[in-house]
Formats: sequence, C-alpha cells, structure tokens
Amino acid sequence: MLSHLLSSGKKSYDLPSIAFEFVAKALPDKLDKGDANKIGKAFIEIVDALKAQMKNTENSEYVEKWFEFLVDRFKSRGLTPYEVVSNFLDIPLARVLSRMEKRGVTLRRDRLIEIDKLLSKETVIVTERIYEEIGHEFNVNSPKQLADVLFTELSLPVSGRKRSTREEILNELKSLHPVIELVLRYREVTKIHSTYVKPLMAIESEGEGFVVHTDFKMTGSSSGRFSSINPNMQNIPARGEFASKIRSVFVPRKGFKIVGADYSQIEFRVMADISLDSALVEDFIKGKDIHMSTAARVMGKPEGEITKDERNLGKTINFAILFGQTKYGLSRLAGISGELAQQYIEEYFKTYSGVGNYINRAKEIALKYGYAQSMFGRTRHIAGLSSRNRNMLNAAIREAVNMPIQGGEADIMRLAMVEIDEMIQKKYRDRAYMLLQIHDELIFEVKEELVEEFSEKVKDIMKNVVKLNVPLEVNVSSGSNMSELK
DNA sequence: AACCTCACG
DNA sequence: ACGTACGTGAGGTTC
Repeated sequence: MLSHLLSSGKKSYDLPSIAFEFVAKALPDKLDKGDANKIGKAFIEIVDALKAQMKNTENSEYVEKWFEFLVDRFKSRGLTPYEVVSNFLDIPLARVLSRMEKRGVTLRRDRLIEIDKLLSKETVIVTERIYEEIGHEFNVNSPKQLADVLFTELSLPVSGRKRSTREEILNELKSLHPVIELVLRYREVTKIHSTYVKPLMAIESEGEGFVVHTDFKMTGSSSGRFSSINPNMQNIPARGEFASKIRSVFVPRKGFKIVGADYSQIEFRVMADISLDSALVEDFIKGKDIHMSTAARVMGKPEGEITKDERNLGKTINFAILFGQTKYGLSRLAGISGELAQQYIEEYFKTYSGVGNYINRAKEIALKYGYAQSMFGRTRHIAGLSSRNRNMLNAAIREAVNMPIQGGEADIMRLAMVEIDEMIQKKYRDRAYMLLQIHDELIFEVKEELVEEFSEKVKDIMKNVVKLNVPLEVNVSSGSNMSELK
C-alpha cells in the first residue's frame, strides 16, 4: 500500500523542482532514532487517517487523491512532497532500526575463542617466517617499513610512482620473492583477527549471553544506504578462508533459526527500470543470468559458449558501467588490454543503448541542477558538479550517474523493511525479529516452526513492495548460524 | 588527524 | 599530461 502511495507520488510530482533549502529547514540535519518521535508525532495522525481510508478501497485513483490531499496538508506546514515521502518512510523506519539494534545478534563466544587461538598461532608462525626470509625483524603492519624492505632491501620493482604495498600490487610481485606470499598471508590473518575477532571478544555478557548491538545510521551515506558502526555489521567477512568461521559465530537464540533474504541483482534491475533499456529489461523478464548475457552480447557469442572466466568478465563489465568506469579502469580490473577494454565498452553501449541514454540524461540533469535523485525523490547534492578540475568533475558525474541506482536500491529496501516490520509487529511479535540489513539483504531470527511460512511472506513483500518495469527476485535461506545462509 | 590498507554491498 | 569505479567503517602506523 505504501508502495502505491509512493509510486503515484513519483508520477504526479515534479521532484527535480524541490529545493534543498526547504528540506534542510523543515527537517533536522540528522533524522535519528532519538528525535524521530518528535518529528513523527506531527505525521502520525495523518498516516493513520490514510491507512484507515485505504482499507476501504483498492482504487488507486482514490489513493492518488488522498496523496494529493496529504501533500497539501504537508505543504501548509511548509513541507515538500519529498519530505512527505521520506517521512512516511523514515519515521517508521527509525523505529524498525531501533528495534533491530535493541534486539542485537547473539554470539557464540566459545567459537570466537577458538578462532582467536587459531589466528594467534598462525600470526606467530607467519611473522617468524617473514623475519627469517628477510633476515631481520620489522613491523609488517607498517606499510612504510614493508615498502623499505620490499623496494629498497629486495629491490623489487615499483609500479607507478607510489611505493604501494597493497594486495593488488603484491599479487604482481608474488613470483619474484617468497616473502610476498607470506606478507599476503600475514595481512589476511591479522585483518580478520584485529578487525573482527578481537572486537567481538571484547563484548560483555548481558547475563543471558553475548549479544552484539550495532548502530545503524539512517543518514550514514549520501546515496540513501545505511551505514553500521560500533561495530560495523555490514562488512562481516563473506569470502575467503575465514569467512565461514567468522559467520558461524552469529547464531540465533534458543528455538530460533537465522533467516536471510536478499535481492538478486537489485542494482541492475533498478538500472533497467530507470533506463528502460530493451535488452536489459528483456533479460530480466526472461529471468536470465545478467552477467552471462552481457558477456555473450558483448563478445558476440552464444550464451552456451560462455566460459566461467568470460562470465566473470561480463560481471566486471556490468559493474564498470554501473560505476561509470573508463577503459583504463576496466582494463586494470579485468586484466585485459586497454584496446580490448575500449572495444568491450563500445560494444556494450551498442547493445545496451538505453543504458547509454540514461547515463547521458543523468549527466545533463546533474550538471543543470547540481544534484541527482532516486526514483522516490531522494536527493543528493553534489558539489563537484561545478568543479573546473577535470578529475573532480568526472568523479562528480560518476556519483550523479550512480546515485539514482544505489539510491533506488536503498529506497526499495527501506520500504520493504517498513512493511516487513509491520507484519512482524502484527503477526509474529516475539516469534520473528529483523536483525540486520546489509544493503540488499535482510537477516532475521525466526522461531523454528515458523521459518518456512515467514520466509515466504518476507519474500512476497520484498518482491512486491514496488512495481518496477522488471521483476524483483529474492532468495531466502535459513540455518542455525549466519554461515549457513546461501 | 592523516594515511594506508582492506572488510563488505 | 594526468590517473581512474559507486557507497561505507575500522585498525594500525605515522606525523
């Protein structure tokens, strides 16, 4: 229902005309959990009246009329349509986030201790082998000291003008000296140890057990996504040797299971929706593997002949387009020549001309107005759009092209979260909890006997929360810890 | 506080 | 001639 309201809002209002000063004046800079209630109070009666009315009709004209009526009332209070939309969404959303934080995720501290031991041992071994290889001790954690060792003592080749020791560079040096592998291993082990294991071990018992309560920031990003701090629960390892070990630390409470639901390729679907690119739309409607399809189209091959590596290249190309990358970036990331990268990009825009049109359109609008907007009017002002510095300007343009896509993803997820929470409060109180949001994924803990039913309902809400020109696909899975989610 | 590096979507 | 991807948070070192 909320979705109808919003998509009708999308069509009826000229959102680009909305001034930022207006928003800034009417809303506090940070719409946080604390002051959400304050602001929210003014809107609650209106929201309730709307809902009561909407129960009596499925007539969209009626909804539209109500929306206009509401907008008038909001306007009389000095609020713009964007604020109406954002308040409909953000006030209840603040409560959702607050509930998630309060509940928290339970930890298996015993597993954490095991991992801690393992990593400590491994760190000692690897460190000693590094010293042995080099002939003396130094601080491997120090990029400066490491650079001295690699580039001065060992005279390994420096690529570019900075003596960077980042992973990408080290990978190129692997064959030149045995210490490189060891340093990479050291980095992998100590990263996991210091960033995840140690901080989680420092969490104190709440009596019942160990629970991690992150802090989701609603205003944490300029695209509309949330961020998560203290600790960041949106960057828990998902790949690599230790990912499943770390993930297995996060478990459901007794009698519950962990349930995960994630949108499949949501950013590319939003891109298809905005651009209306016929090839992209067609692929999604047909339920195709989008990266495979891109690889086939760009390389001019039948899909059946696309290898795993080629599909991977298709994926890299898709992300390159999404982020507005040039042939230089693509060639570096895909490990292909500049000419080939150029050729693929040209081929991409020949095939997906609608995407090219979208990019040009987004660019024009951004340069004209100085900001970019998502499908629901979420607005991002971008200072660099008026920069005379070419790099700054290009970066700003990439931001403006990407924002409607990433912002659209965020809008959709926010809507879904509010609707799912409404369902939980109504039908699953104390039996299902939303725990985490990781941009395109939601994680819950659900009473064992309700997992199947609840999963279906969540999937249904997520798929139908907005109507795009392409279908939204959602994968759900469950398990007895976070590593068991697919 | 700035910088480098690296974890995630 | 330059130097490349969008959005984040965090730990460790250096200044």
